Amino acid sequence: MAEAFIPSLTGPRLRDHVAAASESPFFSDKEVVKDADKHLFLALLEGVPTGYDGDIPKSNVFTQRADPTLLCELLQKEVDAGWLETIPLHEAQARWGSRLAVGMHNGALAGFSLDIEAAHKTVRVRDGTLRYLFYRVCPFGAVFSAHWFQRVSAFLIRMLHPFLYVRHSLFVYSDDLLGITEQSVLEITFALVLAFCVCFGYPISWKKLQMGPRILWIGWSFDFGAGGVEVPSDKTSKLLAGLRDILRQDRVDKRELHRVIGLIQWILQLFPLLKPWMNTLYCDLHSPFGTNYSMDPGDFPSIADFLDDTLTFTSLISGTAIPLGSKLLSVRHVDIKRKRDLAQVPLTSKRLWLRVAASSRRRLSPASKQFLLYWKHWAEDPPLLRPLQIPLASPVEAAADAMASSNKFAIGGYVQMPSGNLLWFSQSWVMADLQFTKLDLSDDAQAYIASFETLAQIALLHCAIKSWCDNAGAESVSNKLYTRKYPLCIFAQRLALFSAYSSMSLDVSHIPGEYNKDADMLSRIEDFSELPARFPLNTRLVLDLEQLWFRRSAVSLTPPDFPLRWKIPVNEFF
DNA sequence: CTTCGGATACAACACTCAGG
DNA sequence: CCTGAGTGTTGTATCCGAAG
Repeated sequence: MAEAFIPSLTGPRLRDHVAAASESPFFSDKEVVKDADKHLFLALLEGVPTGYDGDIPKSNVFTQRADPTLLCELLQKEVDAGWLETIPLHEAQARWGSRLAVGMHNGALAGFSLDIEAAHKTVRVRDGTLRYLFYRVCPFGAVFSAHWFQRVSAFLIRMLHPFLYVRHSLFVYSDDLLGITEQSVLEITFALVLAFCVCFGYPISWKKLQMGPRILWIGWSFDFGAGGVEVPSDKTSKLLAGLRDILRQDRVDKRELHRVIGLIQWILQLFPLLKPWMNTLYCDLHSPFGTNYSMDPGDFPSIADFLDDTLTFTSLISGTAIPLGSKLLSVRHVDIKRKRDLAQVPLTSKRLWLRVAASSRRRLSPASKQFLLYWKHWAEDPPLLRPLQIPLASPVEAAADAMASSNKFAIGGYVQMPSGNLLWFSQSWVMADLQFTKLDLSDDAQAYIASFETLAQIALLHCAIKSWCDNAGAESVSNKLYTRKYPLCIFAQRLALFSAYSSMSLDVSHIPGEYNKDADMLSRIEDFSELPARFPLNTRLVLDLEQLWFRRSAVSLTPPDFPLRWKIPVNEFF
């Protein structure tokens, strides 16, 4: 049957059948599904084994793949014989233009999605294999349930691919199926999928069907028309509500803060480069603010009885207002880390003061507040579309470096495009120029050299935007941006923000000194007349510190004195 | 330094219980 | 009587802090 779905295979057979004007049916009774997972249907008919006795048969899906080394060898043979050649995509596009089939699609894309009703429970469990549970079907949660349902949906996908034949993509997450096709064949494709599901007895949750350019799938809003994915509005408003609660007062409930952090963490899956911003929130979450409580010195020796090993008050002490569940931080300015530290507290006849951490309330730092305020703006703005296209590694050659001495710092670097275009920058400032950031830095520039290197990378992105926009590299850089070291974390945040909004990322790697010579030279040079010919003055990008910092796109007016009737919008936070 | 546990968020669904 | 909130199960992700 699966074979019969593939027009290329059945084509000749069907033609012969028609030509012979045969009276016998085209499909014979013996024609069954030919699929790698040959145990699947037998297991489904009998009831699936749960795996408690290691009795789950292999699906054979992953074992029949071609040997990758052999494949490479075969390919190499063809290349060596001159039958094949490797051409970069941009070169191929230049050579063949619109006749190139790779990466082309003719019309707008759209998607469809369906949901399988009580998905796991569609799989029957073999009798007698469950000793303690008496489910007759796979319940949600059991490991084998997920296994069997994945296997069933994988079968569906495998069968649908040859069946649909016309260009499409299919994705399945648990029981949610997502398909993408060109808009012109959307309805017919979806209808075929639904018919197929009915034939194979996949119960469909009819009320949850979706079709069109926008699909809500596994918590994200996909827009295939625009080629992007965004956070759905219900999550945005949920975030907004949470933020309003938190930003209303100085002190916030730990649970509430944690909830918002979790939600932001979820959203950040789309913008992983913004993750460095989370550090101040986590700092606040884990630093409970202390309150001082006084205590009669006579009660102090028995205080250990009221505490558990984590120094949390488990019972109320009469004569004090220490709330249950709060944690002891210090007594008489002696830090208490464990119970035996209590012996270090000097005993006098005076009333003593205990610093106690409120267990459930937190104070938001100014940095956290600013970050949350940013999210408020983010949630109020129209949703930010994240491109679905796989980022291309670009052949851009770029390097940046920084220099610092006494109260001066400088950055330099260049971006060399594949087209040969070159942009470079070389700019120096003094520490006082950074005053607008309100970072409260000392005048010793050398102390912040790592920060200036990050600034140089920001400039690099700025440079690249000026000349050419593209996605580059992986998200690996996001991990390197995790730092709590001040003020490096602030610079890293700036870089992250820049990167997230431009959909452009740097695969930052440390370049050995000799390759970095140019960048190093550009960061140190003072007299531009000594520049090598490689860096002509007319390709220099003049940078403005505030513009770099605030990610402001420089708006230029032509003619320069043109009277604007409105103010150029400026994001006051970032 | 690594591993684990305990938190949060999200995905799914069914059940219980309180309140209008 | 219906609705919404909360509970439980699995998986993914994140973080911190404790233990080895």
